[in-house]
Amino acid sequence: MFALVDCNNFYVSCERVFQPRLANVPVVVLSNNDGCVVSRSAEAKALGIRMGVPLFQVRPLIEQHKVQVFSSNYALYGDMSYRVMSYLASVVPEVEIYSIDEAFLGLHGMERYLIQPESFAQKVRKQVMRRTHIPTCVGIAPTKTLAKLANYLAKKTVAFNGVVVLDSVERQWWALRQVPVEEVWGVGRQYGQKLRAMGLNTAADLAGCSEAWARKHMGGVVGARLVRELQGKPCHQLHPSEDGTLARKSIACTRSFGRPLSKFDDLLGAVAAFTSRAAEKLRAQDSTAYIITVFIGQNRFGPTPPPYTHSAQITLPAATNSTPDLVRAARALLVRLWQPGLVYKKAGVILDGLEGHGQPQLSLFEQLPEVQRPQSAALMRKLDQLNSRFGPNCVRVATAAVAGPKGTPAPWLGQKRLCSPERTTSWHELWEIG
DNA sequence: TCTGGGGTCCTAGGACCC
DNA sequence: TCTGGGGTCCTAGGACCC
Repeated sequence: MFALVDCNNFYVSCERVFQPRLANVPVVVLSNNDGCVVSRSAEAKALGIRMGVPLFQVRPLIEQHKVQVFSSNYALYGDMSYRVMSYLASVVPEVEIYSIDEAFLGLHGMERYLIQPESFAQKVRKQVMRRTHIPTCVGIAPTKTLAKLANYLAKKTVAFNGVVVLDSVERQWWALRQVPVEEVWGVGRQYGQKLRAMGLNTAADLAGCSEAWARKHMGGVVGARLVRELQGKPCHQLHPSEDGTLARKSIACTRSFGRPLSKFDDLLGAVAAFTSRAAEKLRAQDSTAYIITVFIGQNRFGPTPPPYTHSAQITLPAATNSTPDLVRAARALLVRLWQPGLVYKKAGVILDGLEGHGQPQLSLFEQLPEVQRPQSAALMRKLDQLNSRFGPNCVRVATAAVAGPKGTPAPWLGQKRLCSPERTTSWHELWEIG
């Protein structure tokens, strides 16, 4: 059995923890650059504000109903997530952190302690609320896909009080009949439309299909597994998260710019800054990478015909996590991509081919000229320590522009006008009482 | 005027090898 | 006219997720 614990409207809930005035009023949190709505309180959903809608499209609605609007505050959300996950890890032996606001708990072998799965789930909800003030819902079922489905029903129907347990075949089929087919985990827009067109309207309709049918119409083994999981036959194992973090297989840093950019040096400033950030994330999970991709993109909503983005990739002679190495490679890629006269709106850096540290590898530095040889690991460790202690970008490579001349913001930096304080991660912004 | 960011897994097709 | 079969690796692209 799996339990899926999902935090309700997580970003909005995080904002509410430190601002009680936000309770029971419509609240939304925006994506980077204050572009789209990515988290909504129940009250905001009731106003018809859709997930992912561009802010400018709902501006009138927001003003009319005095919706409280926040830029995203990832320092706060990341820290609150860590607190929730740490508690969950203390309750069961195995937790898989699935995303910033969701975790699967492995209940295998715990059945003898779980005479009442409902009361176990209610205890978890109550404790998460007491310790973090974050509301959650819990779905319990024999497969991950059914646990997601149970969680969906727990969120949707107030009468269930935040918990749905599907521990019998009868309950599973009852639940499958309640859920529209596009709400099934793994059914997105494309398949949703296709299934509806074929007359399959509920999760139960899909669960009634054969594996062979799913293999043919829903992307091969992915579809076959999906149907099996709906039928209560587990195909997805629990992947327990070691040390309470997620080890990524690729690491990216991509951003839309605050304004369109054309000059090579402006693009380079952005790409170097993104590369530095990606390298920090890489070192934070103690990995190295040997494949780096850079892309730059024009305004995809503008008159430019597709493709809007161009990318280039290189395989490094050896895996590295050194910022100067990676920035040097990124710069070479940008030289290949940048075209004079074009107006760019976005850029990104993606690191692939991640390896854990301690695996044998050749040293890249042996192949570089003497002048380029950094003091490698020790230097990077020091850099990360300084930035952690004195604030992001306190120390950085010279090309990574985070500020323009005379303290103006770097030209690529976007909007973030409505950000709440870093209540839990910055000494300067701690909660003040009295 | 304004339109996010960061991930995963799978498939198909080409190059290449024995 | 005949002109194998199977395996691996790589890349591009699709679909999905939060």
